[in-house]
Amino acid sequence: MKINELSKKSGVSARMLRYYEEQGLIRPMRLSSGYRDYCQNDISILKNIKALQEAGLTLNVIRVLMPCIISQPVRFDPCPLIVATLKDQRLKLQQTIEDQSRALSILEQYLDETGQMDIPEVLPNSMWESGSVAYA
DNA sequence: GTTCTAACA
DNA sequence: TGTTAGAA
Repeated sequence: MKINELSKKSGVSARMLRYYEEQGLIRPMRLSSGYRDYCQNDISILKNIKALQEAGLTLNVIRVLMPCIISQPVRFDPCPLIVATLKDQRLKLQQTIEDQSRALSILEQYLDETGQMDIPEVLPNSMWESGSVAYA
């Protein structure tokens, strides 16, 4: 199937499908016309990529993991590389959760200190983009 | 009309 | 990531 068809079936934009190929995640054949020709397996690969991304894995990590993925309902071949990579990812996630948790606490403390003044909860993005908000 | 590559927003 | 230009 050609790129647009796969895009509709997978929900992945044609732009991203080309990008995935550039990153070595999928290797579609080429028609004599030069158009990419995707197979059924590519759909499975795409589903796997989506599943892995939901675990916060980046394309770079997914790329090295790809060869160790058994089949669609994402399953890993328990090789040392996989275990090490997943544990590393777990550590990074725990770290960002901690960082954001601290950031949230600080923000809430600032809000408490302002004592609920008559300011809007949220400012329109346009105010920030136009630079109309004064920093002091 | 569709897809390709490259490049810009 | 989306979008667009110019070519096939």
